[in-house]
Parts: sequence; structure tokens; C-alpha cells
Amino acid sequence: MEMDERKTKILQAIIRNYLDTGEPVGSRTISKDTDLNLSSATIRNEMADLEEMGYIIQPHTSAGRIPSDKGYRFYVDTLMEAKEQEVADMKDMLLERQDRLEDMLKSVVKVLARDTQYATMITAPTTHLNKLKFIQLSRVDSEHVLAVVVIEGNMIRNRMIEVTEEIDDETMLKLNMLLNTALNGLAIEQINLSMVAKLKQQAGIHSGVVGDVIDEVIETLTEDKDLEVYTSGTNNIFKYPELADNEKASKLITAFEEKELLGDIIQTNSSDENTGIQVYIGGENQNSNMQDCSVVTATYDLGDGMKGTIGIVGPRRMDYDKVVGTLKSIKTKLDDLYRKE
Amino acid sequence: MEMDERKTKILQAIIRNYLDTGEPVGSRTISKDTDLNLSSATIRNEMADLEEMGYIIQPHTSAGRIPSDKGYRFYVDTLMEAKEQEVADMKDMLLERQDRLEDMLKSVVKVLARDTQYATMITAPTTHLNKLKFIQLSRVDSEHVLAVVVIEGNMIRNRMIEVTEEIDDETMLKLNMLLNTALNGLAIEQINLSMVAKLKQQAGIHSGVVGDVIDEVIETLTEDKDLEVYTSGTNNIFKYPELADNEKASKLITAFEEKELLGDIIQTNSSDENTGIQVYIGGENQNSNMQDCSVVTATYDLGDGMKGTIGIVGPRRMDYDKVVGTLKSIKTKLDDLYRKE
DNA sequence: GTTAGCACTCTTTTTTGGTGAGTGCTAATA
DNA sequence: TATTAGCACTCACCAAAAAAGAGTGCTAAC
Repeated sequence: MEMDERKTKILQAIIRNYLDTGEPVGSRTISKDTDLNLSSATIRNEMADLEEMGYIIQPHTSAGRIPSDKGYRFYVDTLMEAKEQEVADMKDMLLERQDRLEDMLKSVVKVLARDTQYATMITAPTTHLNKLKFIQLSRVDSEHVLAVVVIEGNMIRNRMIEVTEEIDDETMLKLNMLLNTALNGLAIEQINLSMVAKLKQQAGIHSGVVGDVIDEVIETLTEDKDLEVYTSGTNNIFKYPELADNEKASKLITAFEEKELLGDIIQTNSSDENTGIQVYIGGENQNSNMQDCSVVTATYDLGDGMKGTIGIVGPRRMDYDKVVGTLKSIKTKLDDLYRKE
Repeated sequence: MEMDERKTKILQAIIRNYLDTGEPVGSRTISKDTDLNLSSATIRNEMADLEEMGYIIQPHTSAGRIPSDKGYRFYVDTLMEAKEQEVADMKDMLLERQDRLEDMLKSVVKVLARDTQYATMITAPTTHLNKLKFIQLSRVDSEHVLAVVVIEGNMIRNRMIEVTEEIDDETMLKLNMLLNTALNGLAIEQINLSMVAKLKQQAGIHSGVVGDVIDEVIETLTEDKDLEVYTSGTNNIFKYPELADNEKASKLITAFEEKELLGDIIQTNSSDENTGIQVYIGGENQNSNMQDCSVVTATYDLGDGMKGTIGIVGPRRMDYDKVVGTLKSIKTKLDDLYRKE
């Protein structure tokens, strides 16, 4: 059987209606809602076909139809009209460009959650071309040396190192010189054991400190395991009965608290290169706790290879048009924001 | 009417039983469960008295009794036997002393949630005697200067500052000297406007940079607003029917996501000075979203005035003995841990 | 002071029957 | 041949009724 224009129209009507109401939609409704001028009986025949083709499902005999994952997929891929959505407040918020990236991200998810009424997550950007930019060792007190590591994209990490030996100012300067000269501009692949050994040797009695610093550098460069994730509007899942029963809600809450979702997705990131937006519908989700949800993600890019992901999680019958539109709009805003510099 | 030994025993039996089952407990049960050898009829009389005194409540005629907040309070204050509880895994975990405080805290809440089956939170320690220990300015590239601020207790903050003017190494050194000499060892109260003005003046054309650094210093010293909070086991609330209905769960989830609870509590911190442990039962909670919960908090102290709070949130009928015991044990472990140095 | 006995209350569960939305199928229609 | 009217049938949903159970308060006896 083939999809023709009339079937498409009917499917679209069914999905639109279901997105609105959340109730199974019957033949009579469609007969009245579309401009096809067909009786409910004819619609029923068509609906039987659509069901056979796998686009819609009947929850039980004598109920209307609801879209299947395949149906939603068809809708998202070919029927949806995602117009860019302005997000209230967002513009002002981004213009202020809060000086702490962290605060900015927190605001974004918060506003996004309030605007869409779904649960939202965002990952802090991680760079994947990780090059070491700068190392600074400073003596804080007689027992502590502070190592500050800055990588391309101005991500900063600190490590307080305990030292047993006394280090005078001059030595400190030398160690700084030594480390910066040797390591600056390098990526993780370019740092090897013999290099480390040589540096330690050059540091003489301070090889311990140098070793610790290098450990920190390596950790910083390879770090993506504990990527920072901010969430907002988790409670929104209770607005959708299909997610709100205890068992499902519990799983979702855990997934949000553990911030596991976006990590999973980023792993398998086959994000659409054109738009940077990806839609995962119900069973399409890898994560078993998300099988009853749809997830829409957007990859944002702050330049310098600093990329992060925004995710919106809602029920299957989420308002894809709006969500995709909103994400598109935010994505471009974020992309532009830092690129302008 | 007065509390006598028999009433106490009966009250204790009622509470113990209710903590176990979550069902209203009837006179017959108590008659069998205690060693008083009294008939259910006698128990009924006593229960009527206990109700009159406000220690127990009858949800409806012809149901058993459940403890009131006052009843729980009596139990916690005088009946409970909180024996220190070993937490499985915890010992090993702390011995390893993960070098990142953050990871350690995350592990603590996680283990705690798994062990108690309640929802848990922990705040990163904040020092309240905030003295500036050390400032380090470094040139990262031609447009960026990195300011690192360390305060007593080795809390570190970074700020990347954009500069328009070129700054050579020597000037950098001078600025560092200037700032450290002027500010080190000071608390927020000791930094005043005229001092800032003078510093800026001494910095000449670099007054902008100095101003930014001082802003960051002030922010760091006063910061306690966005105190870091880690949570775990939020989903545990679904294990207790009295918290699991959608509306209540939603509120709780939000409170956890927004991390508002511990902040509230820390504000009004009248923490028991002897044990550092505090119990808030139902309506005793300030936070309106928590009126159906009990919260047990412990203040831990890493020395140098670095204090943080652990919170365990569960239903009114939480296992106070176990929770208080566990918290005591963890608190002492944390207190000892860093003090040993 | 304690207890047995009993009527009474109130929740919870099960049963029952009715209602309505929606379907699939058949036969008539354009 | 495609569409439609008509109709019997299915099934979730709701409300009312009935039954079961747990526990109480009170009275009278011990």
C-alpha cells in the first residue's frame, strides 16, 4: 500500500489533533476537521489502511487512533513546519551576556523549561581540540602550591598541590618557565612519557610537583567524563499523564539527576549537520528510561571547538513544531553570541 | 493529664509500628506487641488519652492511630536510640580521599541515598571567616589576563579578564605585588572604598584590570548565594506513598532541583551545638514544600572554618534511629578526615 | 483498674449495570 | 468503483450498590 496525498492529510490531521488533546482521535473528528469532505465511514477505511501501514495505533478496539513512533517520525520528517520561535526574555538575557558561563547556561535551561513546559538539560561546552594554553604555578603558603591550567577556549582548572620541600621564588619562576615552554600549545596526543620523564628530571628535587601538575594537565585535557550538566523543569513531566505515573516518573527523575541522558546522546551523536537539531521519538531513544519520551537536542557551538548540547524532554506527543523552532532560535543566538567577538 | 511510663511505652510501640508499616496501628496490635500484658480495651483507653494530649491522631473514626508531629518530636527527643551506623563502602571511600572535594561530596550523597533509601543533599563547605589568602594575575594571551583568587581554606576562584592595553611581564609582576601586599589577609569588612580607589590610582593605566580583580575578590569573599549543592536519590520519594502523589512529588522534585531546601535551613541554622545534628519534622519545616517531610541535617566541619551541611529528606515516618545514627557516623568521619592533617 | 462484648462507623473492595464513543462490516447509492 | 448510511458490537469509564474488614467507644461485669 502506498502513502497518497489523502492519507497524508488524514495522518496529519490525526497527529495534530492528538498533540492537542492527548486523546485517541476518532473518524468522526477527522471527517469534520479536514477540508476533505469525506464521511466518517470513508475516513475509517483510510484509517484502517494507515494502521496496517504502521503509522497509527488503536489502543483497544472501539477507541480512536493514536500516532505510532513511525507516525510521529513521518510527521517530524515531512509534515512539520518548524518556524523559528522567539523566546520571551531570552533576548535580553543573552544580550547581558552574563560573565559566568555557568550562570548563562542555568538561565537558558530555566527560561527554556518555562517557555516550553518540558524538562530541559544543557551541557557546558567541551572542546575537543583541547590544546594546552597556559600553566601557572604559584606558591600559596609554605606547604601549598597552586597549579592553574588553562586550555584553548579559556577553560580553567585549578589544583592545590601539597609540597614538602621549600620552594623559593626563583625556583618557582623556573618551574613555570620549564612547564610552559615544554607544554604550551600541545594536545593530549603530543604529550608522551619520555617527555614527562625529561621534565621531571629537569625539575630535580621538585619532580614531585611537576608530576602532579602534569597529571592535572592530562586530566584536564582528557576530561569529558564528568561533563557539567544543568537541568530545569524536571517537574514538568508531571504535566503529562503518560509520564506521570510513579514508576516512569521515578526513572525519569533519576535519569535527570544522574544527568545520564545527554551523555548517552552525545556518545552516539549523529546530529544532523545542517541544522544541528536532532529528534528522538519514543523507542528511538537509546536510554531505556526514555522509551516513553521524545527528546529533541540541539548542538550549539561557541567557536574554538567549544560545543555543547541542549536537550528537551517531553512526552511522545510533544509540540515538535514549537520545540524544534525554539531550539533553532536559541541555537543560532548562542552560536552568534560568542562568534561576534 | 501526665505522661507516665505506661503511656510512654504505648506511644513508643505505636510509633515503632507505624514507622515499620506506614499503616494506622490499632489497639489490638499494641496489646500483642508490648510486654505490658494489657487487653486491647485498656490500650484503647490509654490511646484515647494520648490522643487528647496530642501525641497521636486518628485519621478517621474507626481507624487506628498515627503519630502526630508532637508524637514524633517526643520520640526523637526522648525515646530514640540512635546508635552509630556504619555505612557500607563509606569507609573505603573516604580513606581513598578523592583529591577533588567535589567528587568526594558526590560520592557521599550517593552512598548515603543508597544506604538510607531517602533523598539526600549535601552542600559544598563554605567558609565564613573568609580571608583573602592570595591573588595571582597572569597574562594568558595578548587580550586576556587570568585572575586567580584563593581564600582561607583553599577555596579557589578564577576570572578571565579582557584587557585592551598591552601589559608586559614586569608590569604584571608589579600589579601582583601591589594587590597581594595591599589585600592579603583581609576579610571583606576590611576592604573599603578609599582603599580600592588608592589601589586603582597606583595601578595607573591598568586601573581597569585592578578594578575587575577587586570585584572578583569581593564577590568571592561574599559569595554564599550560589552555594554548590549535590543531590542524590531524589527518586526515593516515590517509595513512600505519602509523598508520591503527583502534586507533592512535583513540589519536592522542584525543591531538589532548585536546591532550595538546604539554603533555607542554613539560614535559620540553630543546629544543635553538641551533636551538629538537627531534626525537622513535618510542619516544623520552614519550606512550604516540605511540610509533609521530615528532614535531618548534619553540619560537618573540615576545619579552617569550612563548614557544610548534609540533609536527608524522607517521609514523616522516616527511620529516625537509623538516619540520625548514620549521619552521626558520617559527620565524625568527615570531621576527622581533614583534621588529621 | 481491667476486660469482655457488642453496636456502630467508616474505609476499601467488589459487583453490577448503564452510558457513550468509536469501530468494522454490509448493503445501498452516486 | 468509490463513497456513504446504517447497525450491531466492543470496550473503557463511571456511579451506585453491596459486601467485607478493621477498629473504635461505650457499657457492664469482674
